[in-house]
Amino acid sequence: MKTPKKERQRLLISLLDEDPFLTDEDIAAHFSVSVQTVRLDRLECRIPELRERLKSVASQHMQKTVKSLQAEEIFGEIIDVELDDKALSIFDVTSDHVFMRNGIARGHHLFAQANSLAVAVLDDDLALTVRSTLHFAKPVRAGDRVIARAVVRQETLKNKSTVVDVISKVENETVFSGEFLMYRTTKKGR
Amino acid sequence: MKTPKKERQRLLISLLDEDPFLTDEDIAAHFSVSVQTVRLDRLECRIPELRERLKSVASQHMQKTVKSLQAEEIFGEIIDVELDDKALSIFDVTSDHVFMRNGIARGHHLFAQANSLAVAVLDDDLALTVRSTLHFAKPVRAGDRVIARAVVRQETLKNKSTVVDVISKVENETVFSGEFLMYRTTKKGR
DNA sequence: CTTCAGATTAGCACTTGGTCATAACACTTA
DNA sequence: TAAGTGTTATGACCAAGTGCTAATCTGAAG
Repeated sequence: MKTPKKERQRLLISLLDEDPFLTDEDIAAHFSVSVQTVRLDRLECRIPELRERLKSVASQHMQKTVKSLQAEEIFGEIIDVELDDKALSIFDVTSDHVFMRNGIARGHHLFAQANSLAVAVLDDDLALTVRSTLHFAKPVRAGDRVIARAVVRQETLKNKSTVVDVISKVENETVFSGEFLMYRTTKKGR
Repeated sequence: MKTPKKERQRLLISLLDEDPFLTDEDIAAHFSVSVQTVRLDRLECRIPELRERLKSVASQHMQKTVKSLQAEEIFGEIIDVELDDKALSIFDVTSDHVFMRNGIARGHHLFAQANSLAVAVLDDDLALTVRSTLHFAKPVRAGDRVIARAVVRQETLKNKSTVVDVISKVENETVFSGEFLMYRTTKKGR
């Protein structure tokens, strides 16, 4: 008896966690026990067979793929746009967006929300950020809902540039503001 | 004959793309043909059987999971840091980072790389971006390797602020530059 | 109309990676 | 010695296939 049963089952769990692709035969070889023993172990630990394991891993993947296509978690969800005038977006901060050490949201998420919004409000084939100035006024934390408002400055500039001002608030308190100088190809038409 | 063979095979591909969990029997029912016909179609289109499909979906998932844990694709990889002095990071731009419409990288990725680097070079328990000014000098495209250099300005400021300058280049040409005013709690020691 | 090719369907043996039940050991412990 | 736990073996069966051969259907061309 190499490893006692209890220990072996503990190892079994972490083994399959790392590599769910192993057949019972593989596992049996790994622990130098019979295939039947592995089956019994799986039964006790309620670990499903190879195919079922792969099924669940695959379905997780499917769910994740759909989620990342929406990409809301990165940019914030744009909820209202009046082209060349103003726009609004919501971004829910989760633990994925914050520094572990202090629980404060990483700046680039706020920037991403604001910048995406500035691009969206212009809706040009080629709207690019040329220059911008940012103020991170107040730390944002997981659980906060950040509402960003973009306003297009109506002054006409030489060359093809436009300025978009974005202000982001949490519970009506400004946490971030930015001025985005955007380059565009098309004149503002409508 | 409901749908001609060619058409059916086209549909088969997109059907399994949406839902790889269908057995031949399911598919046969969906197209009202025999199971054998489905097998022949799969053979011609080189579509593997259910179990193999799930295997590959699952392994994709595994790869993605590992990848996202590294998170290099978001921040760029920090390759050299001299604390409170300077730091360097590399960020490989892929098709995931660009606008579909024009193939140009979204600004917030460049910002994220620079901002993360500015935080890393200070390595403070609480280093936060307070203010920053950015210049997007030249569009960046998929395939470009962006190298960002952060330099800490050695002037001492009142209160606990420090300025970090970041310049990002692609093939030795500046594509982005930013000035980051960072707030910190600890004095620069050493 | 016949004939012929391509598409479809069917049947059977075999494969993988299992489940389930049942039985036979081995080893310790009361 | 008997009981109990852990391990191994055996055989029947299942799902979802592959591979191969053979039969049938169908539409168009000669």
